[in-house]
Amino acid sequence: MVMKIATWNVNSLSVRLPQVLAWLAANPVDAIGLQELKLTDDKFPHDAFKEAGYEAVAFGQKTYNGVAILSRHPLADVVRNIPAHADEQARVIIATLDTPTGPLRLINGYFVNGQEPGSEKFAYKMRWLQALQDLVRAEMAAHPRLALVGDFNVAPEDRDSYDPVGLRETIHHTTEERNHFKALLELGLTDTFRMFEQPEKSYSWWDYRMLGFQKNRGLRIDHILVSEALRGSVTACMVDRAPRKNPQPSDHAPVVVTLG
DNA sequence: ATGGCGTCACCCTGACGA
Repeated sequence: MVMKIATWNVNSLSVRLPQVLAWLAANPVDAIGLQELKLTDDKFPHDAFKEAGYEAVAFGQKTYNGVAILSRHPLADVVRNIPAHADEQARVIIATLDTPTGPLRLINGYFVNGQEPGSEKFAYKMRWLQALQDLVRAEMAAHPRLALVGDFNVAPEDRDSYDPVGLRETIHHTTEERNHFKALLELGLTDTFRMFEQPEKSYSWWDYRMLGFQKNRGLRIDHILVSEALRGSVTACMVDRAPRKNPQPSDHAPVVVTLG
């Protein structure tokens, strides 16, 4: 049984809802993690997604952040944010998908941006990443079939950046951020995108400014990681650049993993 | 060094993103 799981930072669900619905209609997935909803839960469009065949759990807030999981399979055991890490910002939602091949634990995160190394926001990013790592470790112990998806706001390697030299040790590129990404891999997670040969200069985000997308000046910061128990069934992972070409696009493109 | 683009909130300029 083939399953697909996706992640997409939509940069305002209110603005992007028509594009999300159109993309789901053209690209049916079993589940998708959305980030940067920028709306409160009372405004979450449950009905529109239900009509499209998706049950949803959302964790939003006004103006900033906000995450949701949409699924064609029943959702259970929902966790919002990192329980051990008090946070005003809605950045994590976790649920178990009851799939025909068994339960699948899905962690969807909108990782902290961090602004600039040395800033207070960067320090918050480091604390948040450590807390997330601890949470993922515990979740993996309880749920062998687990996927961690989202906007990680980390370009793990030089090849994940359009200008690794010019941007060395700047935000998304610092050794500290990359070490946190590696620590997630060391928990037993695999970056599914790198399981396969990919086009050169594959990115998932492009700046709105300076014709970033047209010039393919981007970063690969949206990721899908899976546990050992799922790794063997992964048959593909790709970035779908098509929605980035839409009028009024999100600055991020969806990433999709296929489990055979 | 800054702004460049887009979104949101609130009152039109500023915060924030990446």
